[in-house]
Amino acid sequence: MPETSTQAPKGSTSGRRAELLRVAAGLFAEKGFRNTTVRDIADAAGILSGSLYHHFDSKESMVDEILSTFQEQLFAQYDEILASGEDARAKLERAVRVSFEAIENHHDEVAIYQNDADHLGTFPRFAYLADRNAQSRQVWVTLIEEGVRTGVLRADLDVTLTYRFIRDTVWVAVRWYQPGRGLTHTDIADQYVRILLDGIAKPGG
Amino acid sequence: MPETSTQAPKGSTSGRRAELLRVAAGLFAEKGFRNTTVRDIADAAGILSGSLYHHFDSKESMVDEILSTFQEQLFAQYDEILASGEDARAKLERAVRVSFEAIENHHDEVAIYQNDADHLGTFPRFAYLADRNAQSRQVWVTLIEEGVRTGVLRADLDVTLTYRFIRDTVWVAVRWYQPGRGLTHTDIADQYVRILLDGIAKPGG
DNA sequence: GTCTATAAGATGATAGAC
DNA sequence: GTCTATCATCTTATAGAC
Repeated sequence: MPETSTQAPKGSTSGRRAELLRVAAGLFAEKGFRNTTVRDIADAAGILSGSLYHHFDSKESMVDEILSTFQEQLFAQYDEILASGEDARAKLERAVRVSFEAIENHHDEVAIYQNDADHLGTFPRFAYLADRNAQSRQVWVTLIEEGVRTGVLRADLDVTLTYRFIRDTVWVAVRWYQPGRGLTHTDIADQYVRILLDGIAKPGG
Repeated sequence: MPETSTQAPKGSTSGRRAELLRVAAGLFAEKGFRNTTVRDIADAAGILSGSLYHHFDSKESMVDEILSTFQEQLFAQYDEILASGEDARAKLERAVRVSFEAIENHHDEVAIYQNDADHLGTFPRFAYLADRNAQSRQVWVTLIEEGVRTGVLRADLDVTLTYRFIRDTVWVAVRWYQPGRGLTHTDIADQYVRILLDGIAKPGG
């Protein structure tokens, strides 16, 4: 069925719309949202800036659609891990791996979230970003507390600090990880999990 | 001795100039360099935007002076650690602590470096940022390799990945750490060093 | 050291032709 | 679906008065 309305609905797979969003995501990730102009996006897409407004209301609408779509997918995966019957250590490992997978498969979206979510979150339209942030914190804190309770994690951990340590350690990798170059995201996740759980010191060294 | 030239020299302690740089640093750290306008800075300082150009050539000159001054101080500390006679583990610990101290005492400068160095580094004027980055990498890699060689660190570590892990883990804290609120920077450094060296898993857990 | 006034260019967005 | 043309606003920076 062909699109009839001027602006395709949010979930649409309209090829052109999706392509424009990919182009915009690449630029937002590279230069930041505010430092990317609608002219940059139009240039990269091979059209003029005014033509973008046939597809989208505004620059904000573009980043909104990019981020909200990504977050839905990511949190569906977290929910699945929380609901699984594995032990806390296995769930923590899976949550770390899911995050590195996101860096592999949704690099631009993760980069945009890391760089611009704080600023965007101050506008009512992007209030869901703060909600998702709180939800993410809940996921990690729940897993860490469960790990301490069941004795797989050290009892003297500061839960909040450990949460921040894991969150930052995992997501900040988007700054240097380039899909297809060097180590795979699975290799990196393996080593990160190892350092996180066992540290870098030689036991008894 | 009073200032005679229109624009005070770089190292000057001229009160007004230093105050304007502090104001600018606060805004750059909060909103990013490109998203801070000279009007923002002038407003925060209680003057009009044109008046800023009596003190500084350009917005770039301001961030240049802020970053280069900070980097000189930071790397003097790294050099001192490298030159000390301690063992690798102690030197690594001290390097981590020096970094958290920088977050405590030079919060804005660290935040600006974390957020804007990549972008600024693409201009010839800021080539020194890339040099300093390479120098920093050298410091950490040297310490990690020494640690592996002397048997205080695990022999199976990927040195480059471990370097990135430590670098990111330490500096990203500037995103959430607020001097004077909650844990002190020393407390945080203690726990970070502990997690980094020994991990979060309960031994034999 | 700050102000008034303004230049020169970039920016997000719109209206209507093709 | 894209282009032409354009607006209103914001941005960095300058020149000269006070």
